[in-house]
Amino acid sequence: MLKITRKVEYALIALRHMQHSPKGTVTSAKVIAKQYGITQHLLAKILQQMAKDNVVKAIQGPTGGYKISADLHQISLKDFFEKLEGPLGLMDCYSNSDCVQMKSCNILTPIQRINQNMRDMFSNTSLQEITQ
Amino acid sequence: MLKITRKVEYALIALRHMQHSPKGTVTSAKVIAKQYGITQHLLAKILQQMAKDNVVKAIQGPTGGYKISADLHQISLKDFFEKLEGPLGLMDCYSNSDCVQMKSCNILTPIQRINQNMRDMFSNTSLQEITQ
DNA sequence: TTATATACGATAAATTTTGTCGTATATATT
DNA sequence: AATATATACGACAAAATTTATCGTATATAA
Repeated sequence: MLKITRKVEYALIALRHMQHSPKGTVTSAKVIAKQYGITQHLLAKILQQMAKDNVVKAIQGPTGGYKISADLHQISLKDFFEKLEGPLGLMDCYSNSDCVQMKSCNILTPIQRINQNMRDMFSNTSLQEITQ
Repeated sequence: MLKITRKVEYALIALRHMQHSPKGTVTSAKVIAKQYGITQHLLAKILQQMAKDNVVKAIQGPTGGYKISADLHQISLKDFFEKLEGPLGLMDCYSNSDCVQMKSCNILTPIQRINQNMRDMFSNTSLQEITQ
């Protein structure tokens, strides 16, 4: 339980691959997909999302591909996860308050304390620490 | 993302409810389910599982129900989560090594470091801290 | 004996995740 | 200019997981 999704997993794999590629070069989704056994089309979409999020830059056309455009030291794992998958929290009610059991729920407060610990942990870890 | 399941959520709600009930009393699944808007049958199953795990004790028959039988100080959130939902980890490969991408995976080591941090956090939190 | 509780397996519904398809657009190369 | 190869992006389908339901059996207090 408490697993990251493949989407996040693929994103991290791609970033790490690019970070270990010669500086200034560009890597296509196809190359990364093939090397790690990932569906090309799916990986492409994830890279496109990261491009929108300004984590990578996309270069179109043949010889095109992606390269890292952000300083990965400056992006926390928490922010990165949330860009890709939305709010990070043990329960929805941390970010979304439309739970009908909201007022009867007896674990809201204690869970939010643990929640904050978890968020802090991912806030204090940079993307760089994964991809370096 | 990184949410606990409703199963775990219901389990925690039930435990907290029982912990705040008069000492020595027994609470039925029905009462808890009604109070918190949880499906009765589903909650019963979860309580049954906790009974197998020796977290609660079940008393059958009318006037029956459940009561906490373990010392919640002695059970870590990690252990509790794993009893209910299986291995706790950001990626499966922490506990299950049948991933075909195992040898090509480039984020295995860094992820496992973060993973260990997360497991440590839940290991260092007792169930009591949620239910008190 | 009856009513009410747990016990537990099978199965269905709902939701989320993961993967596929098709088409459009950009651009290096020939 | 034509072509090949890359990204862009929405719609859709398949798969997996989570959540809920149903049915029946058993225990036991009243």
